[in-house]
Amino acid sequence: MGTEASASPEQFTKIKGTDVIQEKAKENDVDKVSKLKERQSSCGLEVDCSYGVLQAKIVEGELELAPSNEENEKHILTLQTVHFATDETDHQEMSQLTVQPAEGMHVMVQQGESGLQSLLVLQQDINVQAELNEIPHQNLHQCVAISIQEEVFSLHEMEVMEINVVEESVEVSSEEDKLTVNSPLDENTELIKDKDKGIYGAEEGEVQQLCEEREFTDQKEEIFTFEKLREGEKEEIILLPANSEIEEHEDVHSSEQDIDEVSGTAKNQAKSKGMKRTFHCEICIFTSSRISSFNRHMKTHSDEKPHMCHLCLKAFRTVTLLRNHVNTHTGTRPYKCSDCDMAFVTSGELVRHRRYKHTHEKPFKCSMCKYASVEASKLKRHIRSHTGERPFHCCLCSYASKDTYKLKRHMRTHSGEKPYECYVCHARFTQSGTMKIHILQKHSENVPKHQCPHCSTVIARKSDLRVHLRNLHSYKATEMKCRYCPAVFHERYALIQHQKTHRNEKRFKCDDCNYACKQERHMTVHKRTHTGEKPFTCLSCNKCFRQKQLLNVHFKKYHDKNFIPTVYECPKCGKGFSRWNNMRKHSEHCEAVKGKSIPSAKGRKNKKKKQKDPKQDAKEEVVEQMPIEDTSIVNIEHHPNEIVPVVYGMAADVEEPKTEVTCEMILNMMDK
DNA sequence: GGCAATCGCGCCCTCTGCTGGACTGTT
DNA sequence: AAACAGTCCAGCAGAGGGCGCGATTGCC
Repeated sequence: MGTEASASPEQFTKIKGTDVIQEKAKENDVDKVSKLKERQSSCGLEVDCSYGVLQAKIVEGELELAPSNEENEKHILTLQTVHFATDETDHQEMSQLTVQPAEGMHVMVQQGESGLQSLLVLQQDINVQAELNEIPHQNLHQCVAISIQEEVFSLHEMEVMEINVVEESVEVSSEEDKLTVNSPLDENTELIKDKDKGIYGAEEGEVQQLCEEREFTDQKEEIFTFEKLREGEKEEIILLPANSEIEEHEDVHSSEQDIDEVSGTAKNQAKSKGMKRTFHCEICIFTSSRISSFNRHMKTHSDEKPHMCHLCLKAFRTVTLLRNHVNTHTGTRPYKCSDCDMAFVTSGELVRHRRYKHTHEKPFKCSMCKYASVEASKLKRHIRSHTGERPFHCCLCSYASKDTYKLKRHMRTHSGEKPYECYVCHARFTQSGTMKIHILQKHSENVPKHQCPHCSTVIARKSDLRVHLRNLHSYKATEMKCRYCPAVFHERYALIQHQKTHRNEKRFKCDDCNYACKQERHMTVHKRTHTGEKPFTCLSCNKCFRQKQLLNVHFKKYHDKNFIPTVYECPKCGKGFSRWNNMRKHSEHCEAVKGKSIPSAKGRKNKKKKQKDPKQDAKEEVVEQMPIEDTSIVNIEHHPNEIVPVVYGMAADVEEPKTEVTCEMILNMMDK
């Protein structure tokens, strides 16, 4: 069944052509253009869509819109209505609204008979003329159909649709199959070719009449009328142009007059037909059923701001806006919260405050998770955490942020700005949170600590406790072997605790006698007593020794002329001893001089020790209290500075253990 | 035209978590 | 003394809460 071609291409209602916009962009002030850009960018198609040709890419059912590389072109979505009718259902009427972002792409909205189910088709590389006359089959497959529940969608609403594309890809595909792909192409073509019958039922004569009233001569500046059929109700949408007269401030009123005239014309006709009118702004997506609202709206496209603040000279469009503004100067807050002491300038602020603090009503819910927010902007910001969108780019590095504040905060890393200063030590920080932690940890008394649930470790910061848990208490798949025994562990903390049990045990046992020691090197020296090995030879007299230290003692005593032995005098009788132990032993029985105390070994040691922090002292205190188990090396290990370093000046070799024989030899030599 | 509701953007804040260098104790 | 490991600490970014304020719009 064929469809009559009823409308000429000129009759396709062109709300705003690219060329017109570009001209307007030149004529309008920068703010207007930028505002349009913002509106478009906020629709979510692409942030920079107004700067380049939007291109639709069909990637496995997903819709991707990307700006082309063409620069310095301002492409703004244009709307075109296409009048056609299907022939399959005879008088079934369908509407097709084509949104043409650029030459390369079409966005069409098809509306079904019921008016409830619409179809948004994004089509690539079809120019207007081609679409109107003949659409190639292959291009149809490049279309993406988006199921729409409500009429013509605003660009803002398209943002939501874009998000839903991924989720509903299957459904969309089916819709596409049903409504687009499966439809005979020729039928579609015929539909579009149906030029004589506008699908909205607008008589061509009406449009022509309106055009004549406005002295519009061609499609560049038209008044476009189309109607929608919805459940028997006939609604007329009047698309009003925003010509240059409206945009010029002094012509606003005349423009409004024109609008009134136009609407009046339409109204009369509407009345005669029992239709409901809708006024549609050509500059933006605004529609209204009230002419007063429409007229007021048109003022938003002007710069008229007659109400000026006498305090800061800022101008406002309405008295209400001015009053609210002045209240910010005076501190007047008429809207007081009944549940707390907060007060606000506007009712909206109060409502929002109550939602945040008292009612906890969160109307904006994320469809992907359980997040809900009080404000739409917060939901929009949240959704970026799902999409990964980062619209705010750093101009100095590759960083991009999801909101403006994070970018601003990030910029401090480039500027070196540290706006937060510790009031105690005046240290500066880039973030307030960092400073807060600093003050808490460094300058507060009751510092909160984080106790490890698995061990006695207490860590100042929670994040560090997390590292502690990860390093020490997490299960490791690979076995960790004890370095002293065959035991294996999967938790590092358990391994360390186990290895500590090996710390004081005499793990090295002599095969030839009962000697045992904690260190292998001690065993090496000990075994020389069985083998008779004496690897250290005096270069002056060729005498051999089992230990290097013995050789050094020998050399200093018999071959070093500058050697001055240290003598420990008895405080009672003045008798000299080479060893403090011997002197003390003597002194306990010496009654020559009374009343003098003998300094403790610890006291003498501390005199030699460098000034250290209390923590260090406490640790050494613990060392001092450790039981001495290996008596053969007690003097060397626990009092190394008492004898060897001072007397012989060879501290590095002191740790070699002494056998019973050699120790006695040294002691005898020294005490002689 | 006034008012209330709503929207949108900006700003600032807090909490959270990760990272890497510095410091310190142990081996 | 050096290597290693654990802890401390500042830097930095992610996510979200809350408010300020101008602008717009529906309704009366």
